[in-house]
Amino acid sequence: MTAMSSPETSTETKPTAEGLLGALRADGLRITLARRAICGILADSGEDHLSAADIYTRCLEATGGIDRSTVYRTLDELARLGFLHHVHMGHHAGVYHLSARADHHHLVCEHCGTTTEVPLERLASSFSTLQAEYDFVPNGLHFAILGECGTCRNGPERR
Amino acid sequence: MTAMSSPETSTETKPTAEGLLGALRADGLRITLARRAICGILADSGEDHLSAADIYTRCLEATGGIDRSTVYRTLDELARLGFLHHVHMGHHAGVYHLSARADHHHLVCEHCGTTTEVPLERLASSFSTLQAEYDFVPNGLHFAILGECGTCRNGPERR
DNA sequence: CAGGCTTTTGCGACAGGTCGCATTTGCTAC
DNA sequence: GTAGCAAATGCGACCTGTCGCAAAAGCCTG
Repeated sequence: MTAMSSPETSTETKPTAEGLLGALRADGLRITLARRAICGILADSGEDHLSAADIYTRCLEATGGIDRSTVYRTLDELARLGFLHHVHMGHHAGVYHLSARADHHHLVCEHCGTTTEVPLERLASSFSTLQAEYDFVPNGLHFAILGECGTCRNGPERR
Repeated sequence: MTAMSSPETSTETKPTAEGLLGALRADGLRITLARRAICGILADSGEDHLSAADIYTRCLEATGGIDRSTVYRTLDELARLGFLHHVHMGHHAGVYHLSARADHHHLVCEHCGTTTEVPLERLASSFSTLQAEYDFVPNGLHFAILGECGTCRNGPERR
């Protein structure tokens, strides 16, 4: 165990497994095998968008016997602490990524599944409209925007 | 909650069960007990946002023995023909509503679950940005916008 | 109105995700 | 070092949604 060493200053700081674990402990949560494995996987994967199934699979490899619900619960905990974002891509998916890289929306093509990232600022104006007129603060990071990409719209592959 | 938006779109006609069935038949699909029941339920419910489970339950009451997958398949068919929209509200839901009333986005509060409807025009500017800059045409009707409503943000009920 | 072909259905199974509950574990205090 | 308590885990069950497949319908033709 190391001393706390996670400066929240840099926007692109990638948390270490120890940092994540430390945050859990600081929140009064216990450090268990499952949590150790999951934090390690998250820290190693860096900036990938990991599906819960991916994380679960890697946990199994790492520990040999972790339950799906434990994985989900830990991921939830990390999301609650602000380290992860749970994003829903398309009709049925669900992807987690580290908050250090949660600076974008996702555009998902319903035809080909291609995902494009869009900086938050690009949608800021509409979002402030929602806030001003509806007193509603959107959490743009929690959902993907579905639609149709240019390739599918123009190409002969159209359904 | 604020008043609903202007009723300028009320010129939309609400499909009848016969109309829906006719469209199915016109598309080369067969008229079965299940489809008859589902179209009836949809037509009767009018402008409600029905969950697939709701529709399934009513089907059971109406016919006594329809399988879930049949309901989903029929709903899919209707959506493909443009009569229904399948909207994902929040993390796990899935709601269908008639296209005649599909003139709005949904704002869903992640804390209290309240749903607010927003006319399409309100988000048009950001959406045209996406189209212009990313060659991506969003299908705003297929997803809800998650966030936090004013009541939850200000009230003592905050989680 | 019966035959035959094709579409639908129902069933069973699966995938992703959630939840309640009894048991186990981590942590802390002694 | 260990006892005790609360927090996590694993398990089983459930829910929403999807899919393949054999059996059962619907529809068209003669």
